[in-house]
Parts: sequence; structure tokens; C-alpha cells
Amino acid sequence: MGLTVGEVASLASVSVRTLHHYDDIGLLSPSERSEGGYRHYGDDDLATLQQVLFFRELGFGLGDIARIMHDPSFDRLEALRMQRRMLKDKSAQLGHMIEAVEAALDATEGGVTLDAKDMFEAFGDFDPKKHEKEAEDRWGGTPAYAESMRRTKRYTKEDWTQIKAEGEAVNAAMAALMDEGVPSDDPRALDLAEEHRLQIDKWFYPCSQEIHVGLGQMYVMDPRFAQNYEKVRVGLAQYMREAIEANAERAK
Amino acid sequence: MGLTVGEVASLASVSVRTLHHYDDIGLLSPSERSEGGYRHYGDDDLATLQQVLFFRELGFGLGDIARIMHDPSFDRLEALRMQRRMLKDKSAQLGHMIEAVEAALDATEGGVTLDAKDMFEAFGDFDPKKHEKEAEDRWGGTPAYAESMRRTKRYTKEDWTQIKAEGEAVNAAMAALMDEGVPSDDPRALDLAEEHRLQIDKWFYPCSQEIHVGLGQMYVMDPRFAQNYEKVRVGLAQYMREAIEANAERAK
DNA sequence: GTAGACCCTGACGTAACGTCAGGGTCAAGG
DNA sequence: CCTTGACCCTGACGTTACGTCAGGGTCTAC
Repeated sequence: MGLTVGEVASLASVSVRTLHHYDDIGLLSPSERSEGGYRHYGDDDLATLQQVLFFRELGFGLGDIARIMHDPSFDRLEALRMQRRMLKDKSAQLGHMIEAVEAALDATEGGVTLDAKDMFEAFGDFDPKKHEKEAEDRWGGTPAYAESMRRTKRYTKEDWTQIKAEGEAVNAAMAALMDEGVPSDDPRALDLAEEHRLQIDKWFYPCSQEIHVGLGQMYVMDPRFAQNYEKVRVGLAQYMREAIEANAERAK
Repeated sequence: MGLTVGEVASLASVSVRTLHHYDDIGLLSPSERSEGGYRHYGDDDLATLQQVLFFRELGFGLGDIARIMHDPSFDRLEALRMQRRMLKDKSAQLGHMIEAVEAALDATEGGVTLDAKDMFEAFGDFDPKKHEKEAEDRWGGTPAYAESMRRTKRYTKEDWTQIKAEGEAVNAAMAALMDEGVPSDDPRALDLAEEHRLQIDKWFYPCSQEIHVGLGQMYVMDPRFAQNYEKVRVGLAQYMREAIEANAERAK
């Protein structure tokens, strides 16, 4: 089961090449491959594709879309709500543009020349400009965000899968310690915390111990991040935070 | 008088580079240059830019836009009416997309997976696909149209100015003969008609005598083309047609 | 009359695919 | 069981619509 590229392509009115491209850049890699190497898209993949297409319609670059959707704090519901708002805005903007066309029609028919400023009003406040900041506020906005943006821009499909694998490895190891009843200030937990820090440092932005501690606090306080750990093991976010703080203390 | 690139850019919310680009490809060359070489955009240029931006918003490629607007039969009023229709269609499509987002929201909140077909309906019938044909019917649609498309695709700014110059030269010469009272079957008129045919042959598509005669008829019957000649001299369209027919007869 | 803001023309870079080329895969039918 | 036509794969280069310098003139305001 699962649809082939061609089927998905005609379903979503995109080209096969587009799906290949999205796979190449790691934006949408089908969850399955046949033994012959054929891509097979499942329901989840289709849902992801739909998201991508909404963002694309709104003028987001593929790189931005990838960054938003790969973000550990990405939330589908919230994204959909934002997309709804932005699509409505765009609809309103289109309305203005229609008015502008009608004004131009009236003016041309009447032989009048209308004010230059009015002619281009509708082209002004475009979606990306207006909402990019919102997306940033919501999904980024930290001081190190710019650096992270810059680096992740070039990441390939393989990079993303490795990032995911490395992250999950640490999470699993940390959860295992929790299961064993190992306290969060145990050296083994601290080592894992350090590894976690180095991963961020390596993949996203220079992550000092201070920043790492800040991150740890956010893991507990911000439900978007917390969920990412809580879904592995209840209480893991808090455990991580403690391990991170102990590790920072040890490093002094 | 006339605005500089920077002024137009901020007015229309496009980059300076975009205006340079449009100039390079001959899509929008400002009607004036300062002695220092500065571009100066007048009211007509702004109106053209607005047209271009409407077409662009509708998903037309710059090459297509150039071809539409350089067409001798291009009519601003009609273009505006078409744009209005297309913008309204796009608005409706956006409405469907909003519905799709809301459906996705409901499904996600309710934990349901919805039908794959419904998910992508809104992405289907896109403007360019749907209306490209209309534009073709209206502005092209002749048998030789494809060839014309293919060739004009690569034309640069210089090409277009030369095409325009050559065309106007023939028109002016033809009008001069008319003014002198020279009959339309005079050899001089036939020579000009032949030159006219060769110009089309050279720049747009292989133009046989038969096709040329057909064109001549259209110049009289189709007001879009007729206007292009009538504005040079009243009666020129008819005069051209006669000269073209006589020339075709002579060539036999 | 000179500084700072703005403009010019190349020329190379980039994003998001389009478009082959060369070669496997797969389900239906003989 | 094997073939055949429709479909898929991975490179790799092409295209569109600009972005982004670099190196150098222009213009106006103090």
C-alpha cells in the first residue's frame, strides 16, 4: 500500500519532478520504498505534502518550509491555523488587487490618469513579509536563530535524517537512564546532556553551557518543546533539564 | 520629470533589480533616460508596470507577459477585464483552499484521516493552466502561433526595439504613399507590402503569400489590429490590405 | 566642492524546478 | 514464463526570475 510518485503527482497537481525535488532536499521523503526503489507515499506523507503546498501557496521558500516543519516544536494544528489566517489575509489582498484593476478600468475608460500611489497599493504588504516575522516569533526568535537559519539552509536529506537519528539516540539513552532510576545528576546523564549540547553546537548554532541551560528550561516550560520529550517518556523533559544544569555546573 | 528606479521600486514594492531585469528583457523599458543614463519612468510606464504585475500575480511567465503586451493587437481595456476575471477566479480558488485548511483542521482535531482526493482538490485547476488557453484564443490561436511563440521567446530588448522600428518604418512609408495619392496597387506599395511580409517571416513565423493575405484581411476586420494601423493614418488598414493582395497576385 | 545617497552596467549566484539520457521495475497478456 | 509497454530510478545540465556583489559614474545638499 501507498501511492507511487505518479499517483501522488496527479492527485496533488504537482509534477513528478517536484516530488523528486522535495525528496532530494529532504522536505518530503516518502516513508517507504519498494524493494525496487520505488517511492511509496502513505497518508502521513500526503498530509505533509498538503502542508508544504499550503506554505508554498503562501509564498514561503522551500528552505523556510523545511526549517519550519523539521523544527522539533512544529505543531500541525498550529500551522494549519496560521495558514488559515494567512490565506484569509491573502484573499483580502487579492480583493484589493481586484479593486485596483477596477479602478484602472474606470480610469482608462474615462480617459483619466490616476494617482501613482493608489495604483500599486495592492502590491504592497505581501504575505511573506508580513508573516515571516510572525513565523519567526513563533518558531524561532532566539538570538542564535539567524545562525541556525544560515547553517540549516544547506542541509540535505541525509543531514536531516542523521540529525534526527542522533537526536533520538540521545533521547532514548536518556530515557533508559530514567527507567533504571539513575538520578539526573549521575555522570552518565551529564555525559548525555553534554552530547546533546554538542549536537546542537554541531548542527545548528554555537551552543554555550549558558545557552544550553536556557534551552533546558525551555524544554520544560514551553509545551511545544516539552511534548517532544514527554512523548518519549513522561518526565523526560524535566529530567533533561536537570541533567543539563548539572552538566553546566560540572563544566565550570 | 519622471520617477527614478528607486522611487518606482518602493512605490510598487518591487526591487530595483527587478526593474533593471524588466528593462533588460524588454518587458518594461522606461520611456526616458537622463543624460547621465538614469532611467526615468513616466505615467505610461507606471501603467505598463501595473499591467505586468497583475499578470505576474496571476502566474504568467515574464516571456508570456512580454509577448502579450508587445502584440500589436494588445488592448489595455481588454487585458484589464481579463485580469479582473482571472483574479476573481483565483480568489475563489483561494476560498477553496481555505476550506481545505479548515477541513484539515477539523480532521486533525477529531483524529480522523480524510480522503486523499479531497485534500488536494483546491490545488487543482490553477489559473495559468485554465486561462492560458483563453489568452491564446484571444491573442493568438493562429496556426503559426506556436512557431511565433518559440521564436519570440529568446528575443532581447534590442530585438524588440528593432522589430518595432522596422514595423513603423513600413507603416510610415505606406502612409506616405497614401498621402501622395498613390493607388494601393502601385509597385511601390506592393514592394512595401512584400517588405512587410518578409518582416513577419523573419521575426515571427514563416509567412507565405496566402497567410499574408489572410493577415491583411484581419487588419481590416479585427479592430484590435485595425486600430494599430488606423492610428497612423485613417484608412491605412484597408490600404495595406489592398497592397498585400496585389502583391500576392503579382508574386504568382 | 565634496560627501553621501543613488544610479549605472556587467557578471556571477540562487531557487525551484524542467527536461533529457540511460537504465531498471512491474503488472498484464500471450 | 516471458515479454512488452507504462512507469520508476538516478544523475546532470538547462531555465526563469531575479539576488547580490564589484567597480565606477551621477546628483544634490550643505
